[in-house]
Amino acid sequence: MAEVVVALRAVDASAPEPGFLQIARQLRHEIRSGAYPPGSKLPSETELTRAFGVARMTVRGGIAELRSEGLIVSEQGKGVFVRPRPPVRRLASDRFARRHRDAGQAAFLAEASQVGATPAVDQVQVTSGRPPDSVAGLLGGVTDVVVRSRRYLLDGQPVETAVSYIPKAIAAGTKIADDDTGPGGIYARLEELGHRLDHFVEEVAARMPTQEERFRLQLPAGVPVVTVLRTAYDVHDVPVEVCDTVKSSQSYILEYRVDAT
Amino acid sequence: MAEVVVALRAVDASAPEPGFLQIARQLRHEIRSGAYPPGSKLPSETELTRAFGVARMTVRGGIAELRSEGLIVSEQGKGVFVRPRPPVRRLASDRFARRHRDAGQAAFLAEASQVGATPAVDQVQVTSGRPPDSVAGLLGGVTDVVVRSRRYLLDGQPVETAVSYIPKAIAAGTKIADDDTGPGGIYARLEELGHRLDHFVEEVAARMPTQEERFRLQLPAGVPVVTVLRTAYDVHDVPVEVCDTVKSSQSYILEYRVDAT
DNA sequence: GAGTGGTCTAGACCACCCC
DNA sequence: GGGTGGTCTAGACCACTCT
Repeated sequence: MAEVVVALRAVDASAPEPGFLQIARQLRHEIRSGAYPPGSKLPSETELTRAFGVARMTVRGGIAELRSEGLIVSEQGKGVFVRPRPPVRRLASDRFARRHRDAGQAAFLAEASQVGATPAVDQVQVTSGRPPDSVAGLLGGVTDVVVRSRRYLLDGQPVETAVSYIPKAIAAGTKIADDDTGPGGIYARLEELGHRLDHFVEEVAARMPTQEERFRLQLPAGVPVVTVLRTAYDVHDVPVEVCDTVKSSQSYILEYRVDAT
Repeated sequence: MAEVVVALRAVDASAPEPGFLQIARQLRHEIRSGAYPPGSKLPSETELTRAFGVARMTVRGGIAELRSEGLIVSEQGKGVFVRPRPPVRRLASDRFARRHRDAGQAAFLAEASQVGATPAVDQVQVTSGRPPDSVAGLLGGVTDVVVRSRRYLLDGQPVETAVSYIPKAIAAGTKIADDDTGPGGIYARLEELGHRLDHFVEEVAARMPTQEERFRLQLPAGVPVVTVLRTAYDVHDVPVEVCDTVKSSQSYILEYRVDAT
């Protein structure tokens, strides 16, 4: 492997900008300019300490800054690396089209097969109880629901968690309350039960993950999550399901079509 | 002001969990449980040093952790505060409906007036040149564009930046290339020019902001941005504009309607 | 002036990885 | 074993805010 040689200027202690930010700025610039491409290793803290002429804790301050920006990841015993960009899934606005359900594919599986990745679902939990108030509101005040929780993986990497809430009046005693919902997923079952789907409303937002989400999605520091709260309506405009998903922002671009009329 | 009294356990140096994470976990729990409501002040670093029985730098490690999670904000000379939740704008999926343009309101103004906030636009820059490759691709290979850059504010707080790219063949010599596009904004002008709009495609993603974005949107640490790349198509399916927006994730929930058919 | 957070030092010991 | 990052200490000085 060729050595990466980069000119780093010593920190100017008399400058108004703090030293650790000067360090972050210089390293950020080198990363952006391509001197350190994704996946490559930065100089060790010891080397940076020498190059910048500061104490190790100051170097670590600069590194912490870039880590919180999501630019780099640290690996104990190995080094600090420019964060490689994982493959991105593009969620098309037709991903809930009926033709996918009719083909026996739940939305997640349909998308995965399009990009040639191996999809998987684990941590499936089915319970029943009372939904959060916000969900109950979307369901028109229903407080008795079946709760389906699961995690989605692509090529073994967790990318998304999802919790579905379906009114018990609809789901009780059906495959929706089973661990395996069968081909086409929840939405195919709902249609079989006579709840012909008309449209979905998705509420999209972003935030930093909780500790638990960071663990479940195996997120490095500095990576936000995208949350999508989806409500499914049948042709009578009755909400039949709310699905609360948390996605790694590294793995997703959401695509929507909006009419101009 | 009543004193907030909270029981904090000293750090256990023999535990496998590092001290600064024990500190972060305890404080996070107190914040979540409501002991420290949004806007309230945490104990000073000196007090925390005493309560946890560790050096100040260890306390600061715990505080840095919560700051990177977006839970708290530090203010020099004043203290560390639980981050207050700013008002959220809900962007409805009909925000580009023609009736808003016909009423002489650009999308941003229409939304603001709905929530009773005072909208403003500043940092308007109009230039021309070559768009980024990704934008050129969306515009069908057009490389000669008018570039409109601006920043949106609500009640004086910046919430969003936007850069529009319009093919020069369409925009040159029109009000679209003026600083003030007039009532109804770019889209109203495009329709007057005969480019009747049919639909938009939006690509939504999230990431941590760059330094410059943090400054322009006045974002505290630990707050991601939501990016929306919108392409406007006319009734002949010709792309007539691409708009690249960067929004504070604190300020937005995006709402989309997706058909099930 | 007293109290707050912001920055920085010069060490130390540890856990982990690779040779 | 040698190099890496992870954690921690006990001080120091500074900039800022409030009274």
